[in-house]
Amino acid sequence: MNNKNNTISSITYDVIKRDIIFGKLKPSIKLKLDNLKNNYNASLSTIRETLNRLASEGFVKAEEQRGFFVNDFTKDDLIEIANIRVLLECHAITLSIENGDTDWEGNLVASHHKLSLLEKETQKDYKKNREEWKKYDWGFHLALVSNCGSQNLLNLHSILYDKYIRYQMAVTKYRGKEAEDEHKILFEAALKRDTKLATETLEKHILKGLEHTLSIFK
Amino acid sequence: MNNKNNTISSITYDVIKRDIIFGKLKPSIKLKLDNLKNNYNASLSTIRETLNRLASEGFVKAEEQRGFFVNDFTKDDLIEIANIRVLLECHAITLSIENGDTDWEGNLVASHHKLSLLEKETQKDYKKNREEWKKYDWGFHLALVSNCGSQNLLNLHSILYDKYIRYQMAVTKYRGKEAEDEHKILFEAALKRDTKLATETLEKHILKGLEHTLSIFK
DNA sequence: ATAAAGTAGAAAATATAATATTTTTTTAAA
DNA sequence: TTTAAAAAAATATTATATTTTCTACTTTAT
Repeated sequence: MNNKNNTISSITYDVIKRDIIFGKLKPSIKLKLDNLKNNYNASLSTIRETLNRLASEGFVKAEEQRGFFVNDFTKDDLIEIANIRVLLECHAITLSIENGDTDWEGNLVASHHKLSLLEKETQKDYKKNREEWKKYDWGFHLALVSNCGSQNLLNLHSILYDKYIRYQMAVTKYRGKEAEDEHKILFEAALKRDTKLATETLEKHILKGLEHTLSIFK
Repeated sequence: MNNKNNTISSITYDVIKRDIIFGKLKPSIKLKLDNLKNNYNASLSTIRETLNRLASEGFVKAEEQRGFFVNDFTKDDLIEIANIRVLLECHAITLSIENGDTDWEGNLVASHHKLSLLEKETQKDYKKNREEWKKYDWGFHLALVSNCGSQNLLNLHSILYDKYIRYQMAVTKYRGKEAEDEHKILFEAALKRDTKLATETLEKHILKGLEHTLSIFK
């Protein structure tokens, strides 16, 4: 998730962020400092540091003198996030394909292979394999954009991906075959350096996922 | 800059961020906790909270167990930032024009008027009026995108604008007439709901500014 | 009787200071 | 140049004070 896990602060950050993304800390709930302090075995200052970071990334909402809350789920927020993800990821994949070298290709092949293997497992028991699936899905999408040459873009993209996926993790049903096919087309388009097909498929992939996830609000 | 200035924490955040943007805290320098504590009259914990926020926005670089540093100036970083700003702001202005109502128009007229008045002053003494100029330039660019309907997009855009402008604030020469003309064309295009002209002008505006700012690296 | 306004006490956030530990950096010696 | 000791600085916690917000209760007015 982050760089290295040397300090208590960075461990706490990783764990709380993960718990928000996977819904262990539910949307809208209040993050009482005293509770977190006990549950995550860190001091008040450390907890506050962590929450401030998460707040500026938009996973947590900080209300001055009222405390911290896990960011709400709202339909509009999800739609906004999906659209920004499309914008950033399509831009990044375009640059990535332009710059693509053999290392990039190799990494892409590997990450798609691992993802497609796991997708078979995931079909069987989504709830159990959600966390693993997210790791490999991210691995693939990161491989796609990793050659874009812009660290700033990669940083933004990674936050938007996590925000998007937090919503998806709240849906109990796996999207399945359809998403797997999109991954395959996307993969092959990127290898063939077909930017147009890649971006079109990627946009479709994200927006289909959005549609699927919108079921939370029905 | 931020919401309200109620807590020491948020005041400290605003002041340190401003000092980074306007170069009072210079690129690459180490932000020693003890110094900051004394210079900004806040406790260690408060300073650390602030720096963690600024680090996750990318104004400060946090190196685990080595401390915090003002983010470097590099040519590549500036180019990346400018390009992401183009991507986000052009997207946002397109949405904004689509949704544009009379309130938006009114606000746009007002902010462009105020900016163009100040631009005359700025010509005379850029160094003196830099801070004011930045305020009104931001006011105008914000007015342009404010109707895009996406809070997530506005949040991202505001950070990218500040990162872009930090570099520009380091250039002693004012870009002048050329930038003013671009503002005027942009303003009129937005009023006429001419999305194509608006986005083209905006892109040109940002990239010309980039070129001007790149002089730092020569 | 009911709704609004006020109030006291509890709970929680904010903020600092003192201090201990660990890591990094600097300085000096081999 | 390497190594060892000392200093500096970051990390982390705890205790504590202050302020603000929240909650439950009481008073007041319609």
